[in-house]
Amino acid sequence: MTKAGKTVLIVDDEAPIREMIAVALEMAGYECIEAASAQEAHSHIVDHKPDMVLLDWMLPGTSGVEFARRLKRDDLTAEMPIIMLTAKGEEDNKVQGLEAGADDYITKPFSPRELVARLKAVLRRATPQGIEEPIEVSGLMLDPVCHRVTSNSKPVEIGPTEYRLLQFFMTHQERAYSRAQLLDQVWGGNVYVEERTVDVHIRRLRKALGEAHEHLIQTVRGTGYRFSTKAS
Amino acid sequence: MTKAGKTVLIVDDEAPIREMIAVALEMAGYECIEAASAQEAHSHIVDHKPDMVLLDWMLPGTSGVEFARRLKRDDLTAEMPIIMLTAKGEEDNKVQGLEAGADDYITKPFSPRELVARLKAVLRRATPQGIEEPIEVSGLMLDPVCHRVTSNSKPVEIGPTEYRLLQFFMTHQERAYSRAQLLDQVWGGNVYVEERTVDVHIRRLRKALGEAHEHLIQTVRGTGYRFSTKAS
DNA sequence: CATAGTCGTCACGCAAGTGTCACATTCCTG
DNA sequence: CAGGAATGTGACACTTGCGTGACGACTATG
Repeated sequence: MTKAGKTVLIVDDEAPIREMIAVALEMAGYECIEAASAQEAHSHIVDHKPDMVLLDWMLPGTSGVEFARRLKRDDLTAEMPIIMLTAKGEEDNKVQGLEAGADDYITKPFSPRELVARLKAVLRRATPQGIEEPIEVSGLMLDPVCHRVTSNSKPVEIGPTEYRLLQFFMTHQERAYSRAQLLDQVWGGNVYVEERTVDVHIRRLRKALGEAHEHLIQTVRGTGYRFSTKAS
Repeated sequence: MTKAGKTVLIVDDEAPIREMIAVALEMAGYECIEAASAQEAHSHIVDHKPDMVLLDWMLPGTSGVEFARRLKRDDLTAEMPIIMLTAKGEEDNKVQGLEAGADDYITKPFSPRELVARLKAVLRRATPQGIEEPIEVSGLMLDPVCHRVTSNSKPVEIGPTEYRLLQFFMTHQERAYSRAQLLDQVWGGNVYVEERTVDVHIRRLRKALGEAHEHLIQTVRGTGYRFSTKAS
């Protein structure tokens, strides 16, 4: 896999909770750094440049909200996504937290699955650079900004799922993916659908691309599919 | 089925529930072992080395959580994925269970479909496919990531079995293998096929490789075959 | 409430892949 | 140089995997 696991900074004053979260995230393939306070968190941010921050609402000294505000004010860290952790029953804090600049919030207790899912979602949303640029392959163009696909300058009508599928393929060319991997990457891990469903969407995508480009999506028999410009 | 099914250990004190789960999993192609208690589970783990554990929250004697903790503490079993089964409405258990090291949770009642799907997901994550580098031998290249074979940069069309055969040969060069060994390594152990079948696939592989590279697969008369760059 | 669009699932059929056989060919041995 | 054993080779029936159209559930939209 080309993407080295993203780094997540966990800020919480309770060590067991930090540990618990760290274990869950590491199992999902993330790197974890832990911090018990805002000060500690800040120095870690400078040192390790994490890709995002998991921030507990309650912190000794500087509170989580305040810390989030500070991060968002600083240009260096303004782009860094933040997920806030709040205890149950402090629902009202949601508004305050989001106002402070948090990208999402999770109320304890939460399942590891939920945590990882939302973390993934936030990270996906918060990686604008690179994905913004249109991708073009032999006359087939996908423009993420306009959310539009054109085949030889003619618009291609596809549903959201086919769009994500195509985007994934175009950003991961030449490599063969199993149906399970595609479900993970395109459908998003925590959703449960039949593997053969992938086939149907491949079919729809090929149909939409038309004769001009359907050959770019190749069947790897017994394995899965592949997006490639080279002939199979 | 050619693919060796993973083995799942089901730990639950209620026999009907175990049975139900086992049926669902076996239909999905998994091997099942059942245990009614932590003790029984432990001996099964030692004996059968299952690929993962389905663990009921409530167990007589040693509870499920406790058992999970024990498994995670032992180096031998720390890597083994655990899915916890919890009764409905005990959401708080999630946190406790995660602390114990469970990889996922399923709350009863659940559909077989969901069970299988999540099980698959957990197993997938727990089996990180190593970084596979392309192998190249005098113009013949096999790229496991792209699942593609090229002979002097020209694509080679081969079926799944020939692909596995070639991959095995290229990762085990210069050594002679008997037909029985090849059946074990490439076909996967417990399948019964005629030894002469290997000959046929060797033939198909040679044909696919073409004159440029068919000589790499050498016949060792009275023994089997060998993949070698040196002339025989 | 009606309509259109999308999604996941299923059932059917075709085509690729697989294992086995029969026969041809090669190789070794006496 | 015969004869048998081991391997090469083409053909065949059977199995498996994938393409494909259809359908019901769901959602958003007017």
